[in-house]
Amino acid sequence: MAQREDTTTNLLGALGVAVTDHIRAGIDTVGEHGGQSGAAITTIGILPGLSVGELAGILGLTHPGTVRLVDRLVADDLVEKTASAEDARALALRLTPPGKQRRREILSQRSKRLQGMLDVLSGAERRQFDALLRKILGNLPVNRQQAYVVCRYCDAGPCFRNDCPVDNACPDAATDGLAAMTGRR
Amino acid sequence: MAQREDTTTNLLGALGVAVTDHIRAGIDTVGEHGGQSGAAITTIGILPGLSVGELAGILGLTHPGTVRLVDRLVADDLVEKTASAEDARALALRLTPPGKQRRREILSQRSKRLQGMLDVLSGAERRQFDALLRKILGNLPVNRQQAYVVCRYCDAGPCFRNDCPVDNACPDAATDGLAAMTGRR
DNA sequence: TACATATATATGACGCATGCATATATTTGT
DNA sequence: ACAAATATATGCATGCGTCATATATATGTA
Repeated sequence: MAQREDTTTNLLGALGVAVTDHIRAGIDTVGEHGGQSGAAITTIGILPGLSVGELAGILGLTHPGTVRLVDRLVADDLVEKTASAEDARALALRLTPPGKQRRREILSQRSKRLQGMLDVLSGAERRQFDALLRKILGNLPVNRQQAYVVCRYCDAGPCFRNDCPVDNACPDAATDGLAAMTGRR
Repeated sequence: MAQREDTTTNLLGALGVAVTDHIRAGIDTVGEHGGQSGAAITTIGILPGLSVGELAGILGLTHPGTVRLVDRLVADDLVEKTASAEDARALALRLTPPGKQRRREILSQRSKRLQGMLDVLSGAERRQFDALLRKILGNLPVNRQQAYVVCRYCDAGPCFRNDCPVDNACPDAATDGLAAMTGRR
C-alpha cells in the first residue's frame, strides 16, 4: 500500500524533526550558541585527539568554517588544540575540563528530553522500538566516517556498552570502530 | 534497566539526526538555500493563507527574521503576499505556482530518502514501527501551534488521509485541526 | 638528495540569515 | 474618541559560515 507507506515516512519525518528540536532545545539551555558548536563538543568527546579536518567532515562544514568554530570553542576554554603525535601539521583536539562539563550537560539534557518522548511506551513496546531502531540504523549505508556523522550528538558510553548498531554495521568495525578505538573488544 | 533505556534514547537521537540530515540533504538538492526557507515553503503549503506572525511561531524565528525570510521567498517568486480578508494589518501568505512546484520537489526528495531508511523493515515490522511512531507522536505535549512545529516538513496529504497522530492529539482537533481546516470530517 | 605534489591548518574578504530596537498601520476595548 | 494591543516593516549589528589563498609539513619520485 503506497498510501500507508507514505504515511509511515511522514511519521518518521515528524519524529526526526521532534527529536532534533528536542536536542537543540536542550543544547540551547546549557549556553551553547547556534550552529554546530554543540555537535563539535559531543563529537570531540567521543573522539578525543580528532583533527580539525576530521571534525569538518563529521560536522559537514568546510575546513575554514571548522577552523573558526574551533577558534570560538578555544576562546571559550571548552576545547584545546594540542600537537598531534604523528603529524606535525595536524592538531589533536581535546575537551578542556570545562568542555567536558559542558558535554555532560548537553548529553544530560539530550537524554532527559529524549527519554521523555519514550515514556508513553510500555516496557514491551520499548524493546520492540529498540529492536526496530537497531535494524534501521544498522542499515544506513555507512563507512566509518558517516557513522560518526549520524552519531555526532551521541553519548558514546552507553552506546558502545550496548552494541551500537551504526558502529557495528561498518565494515571496518573490528579494526578501528568505536570499540577498537577505545580499547574494548 | 537504566542502561538499556539510555541506549534506546541514544538510538532515538541518532535516528532523529539521520532523519533530519536526510531531509536537509533533499532540500539542498532542489535549490533551497540555508536556514528555514525549506520549512517555510512546506509550512505555507500545509496552511495557505498563513500570516507572517503565525509562520514565525511555527519556524521558531523572530517576527523580523520571518519578514526577511518571506521577502527572500517573494523575491524568488516562490511565495506571494496577499491581503488578509479579516484583518487589514495581516498578510495571507500563499505559494505561487513555482512555489508549489518547489514544495512538491522538496516533499518528493524527503519521501524518497525517508522511504529508503525504512526499506530494511519487513511489512510486519513496518506496521509495528508505524504504530509505535503514532504512539510516541500522539503523546508529544502539543497544542495546535506546537503540532505544526513538529509537522513543518510534512506532506499533509497522506498524513491527514491517514489520521495524523499529532493532529489528533490536539484538544481542539475537531474544531480547527488539519481536517477541519481543509474541510474534511 | 632534491624537488614536485599533496595534505593540514590558518587568514583575509565577504555574504547571508538572523536578532534587537524601533517605527508604522490597523484593530479592539473602554 | 482614545488608549492599548497587534501585525508588519525597517535600520543596524552580528554570528556563522563560504571562497580564495597562504603557510607549514609530509610524501613520493627522479
